[in-house]
Amino acid sequence: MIKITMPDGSKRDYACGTTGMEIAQSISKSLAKISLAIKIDGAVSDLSLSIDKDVSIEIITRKDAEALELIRHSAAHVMAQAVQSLFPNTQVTIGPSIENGFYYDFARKEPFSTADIEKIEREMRKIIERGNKFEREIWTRVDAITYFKDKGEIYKAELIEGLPEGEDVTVYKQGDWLDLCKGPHVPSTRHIGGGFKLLKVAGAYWRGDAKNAMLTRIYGTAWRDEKELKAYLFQLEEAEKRDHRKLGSEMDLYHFQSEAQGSVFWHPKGFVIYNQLEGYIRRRLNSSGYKEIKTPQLIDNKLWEASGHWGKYRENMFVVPDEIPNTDDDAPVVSDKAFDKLMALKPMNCPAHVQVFNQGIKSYRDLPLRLAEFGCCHRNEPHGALHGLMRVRQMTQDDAHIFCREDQITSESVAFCDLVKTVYSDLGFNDVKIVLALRPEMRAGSDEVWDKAEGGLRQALIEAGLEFTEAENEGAFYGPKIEYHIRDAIGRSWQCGTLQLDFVLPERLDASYIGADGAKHRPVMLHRAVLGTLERFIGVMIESYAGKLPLWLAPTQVVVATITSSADDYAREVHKALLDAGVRAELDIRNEKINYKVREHSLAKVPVLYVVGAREAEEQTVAIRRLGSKNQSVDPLDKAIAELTDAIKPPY
RNA sequence: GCUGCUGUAGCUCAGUGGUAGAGCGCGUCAUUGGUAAUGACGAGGUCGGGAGUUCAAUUCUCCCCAGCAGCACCA
Repeated sequence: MIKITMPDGSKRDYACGTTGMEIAQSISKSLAKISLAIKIDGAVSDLSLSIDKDVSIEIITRKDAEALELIRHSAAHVMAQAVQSLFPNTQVTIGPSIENGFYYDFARKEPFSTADIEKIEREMRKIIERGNKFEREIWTRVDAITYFKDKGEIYKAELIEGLPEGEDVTVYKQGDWLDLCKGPHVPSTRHIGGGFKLLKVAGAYWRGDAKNAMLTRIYGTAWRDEKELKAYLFQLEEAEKRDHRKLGSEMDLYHFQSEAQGSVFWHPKGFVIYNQLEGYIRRRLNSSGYKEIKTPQLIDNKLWEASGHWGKYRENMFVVPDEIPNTDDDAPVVSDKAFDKLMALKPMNCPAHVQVFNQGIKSYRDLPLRLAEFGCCHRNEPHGALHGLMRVRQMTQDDAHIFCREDQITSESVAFCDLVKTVYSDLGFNDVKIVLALRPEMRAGSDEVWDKAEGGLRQALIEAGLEFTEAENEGAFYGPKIEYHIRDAIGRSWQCGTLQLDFVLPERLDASYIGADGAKHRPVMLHRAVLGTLERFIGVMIESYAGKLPLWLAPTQVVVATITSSADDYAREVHKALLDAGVRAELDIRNEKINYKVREHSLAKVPVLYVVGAREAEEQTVAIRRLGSKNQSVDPLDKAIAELTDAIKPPY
């Protein structure tokens, strides 16, 4: 007999070898019906697994959080089965569950079409209807390799060959189809239910390596039932409406065009946001002990060679021959020698900031020296990576480099974490993911230095009272980093703020200061950006606010709209008074009905509307309508403007 | 960069082997109205670029460019 501890702490005796399903049945038949899996000592397992020792268990049903992953992973297996029964010349590879769904990667010469996707989904429903059990089997590694090789499944065989020798593998069988898999799964295909949908086909590299073959990946989403699926699909649609690329053109903020691929043409309205944000950050930095500088865009290669960028980062750099182009139509634009003397557009500001630091002799008393720049950088990003404002080729970082002593790293890092916290909260971002990226395989510096650097950043995060996760191998080659990630409307995560410790660049560019001991020392460099880039951050903000930006950032803060032309003169007075008060106001005295004007400015997301007609002109008032509200209030003009000028103040 | 899809008016899209259409927007005129679309008329397109097949290509084929989704990349 074995003792099974239930979630409520009670213990029951069962025969050795009892399965989870039997336990569920012993509790109640109705529980057994809705059970999907069992948690044994905290680990999710199949209901069919026999238990042969004392454990504590928890039955997992559709309602539980763990259910979704089981359903999704099982749906991936069913999709693979469906694909292989419809397209027998297809090899399977891997198919995990992911956030909101699942995918499976297939190796096939022909890509899948949209029509194929529909066919596959119909086939999946048939398999689910059949309700075959998911049966777990344990095979020897060698048997598994032989089996998959015989079937022509070279990818699966390769996967198993990568497993430790002598270790058995598990396979899951549903009907006559099987797949190598750790499990667990729901009891039968029927338990997947109908709350799933295949979404899209895409390419993905085998084992996530661009050097490998490109496989065909099919993505699906799966939920507990049709209702949850519907809700998710609706949410996707809603999210698309707040895509910054859509809102950017609807709101006339900026545009892109192919002649300047990946670089923003800011329109007047968009540039208001840009300038407001920059001004806000500048004020924050000024009061946090930073000194603002401006450094060159185009810099001789020699500096990039010295900094190491030419070696490690060249493929992302734009180079320019420093030669006068030939004006003769028949001759080449530049000579062969042009490539002997190249300049490059800066992809980052750090080497330039070290040049400023290196001017004159620095004393330990000068440290920490915090040099800030709204630095315009160019990076030749892979074209497939470009994405609206989020990933551009010309960007402006709210960059700064802090030159300090080793013993100042922690206090400077804490100060930075506090600054980020303040700024993000001012800007309305509370859901920020913080990652501490640790040493990568390829790195400069000794382990001792890395221990110190990682420890310093970790301590800073703890002292600043921040929650964070750690990511192995994700650091820069010159030092560990703290990354601040914010999600966009469709759930993609973008790195915005960052703090990076660098022991390497001061060495390479020979930065030094004179210590209290009168000897030369190397400063440590902290690379840091609060917003990351203005472009990306504005993109994230547009999506986060769905275009309805806070008053201080709104391109147009108020529109004065007339009801009849008899109020035109008064409207002009109101408009002028607003401009004089420093409000970004526009005047709408067009010959249109007030309904039309209200609708248009509401759709344009103008936060405040002042409506004036004969009555308001007579009484020197304005009828105020705030965006999103159906009501309006009538206030004396002076009072309205006083309240508005107060409301449009930036957070700092 | 890789795989796939897409590219028609300022925007959203329909359509066809015989050189094009809608709605919105824009312009003109009429209308002076009280909080999410007043009406009429009009202008506007080398159908992403190049080549090929054809009597004839926006439509079919190929190449290029750009955009989108995903992957890879992201100092």
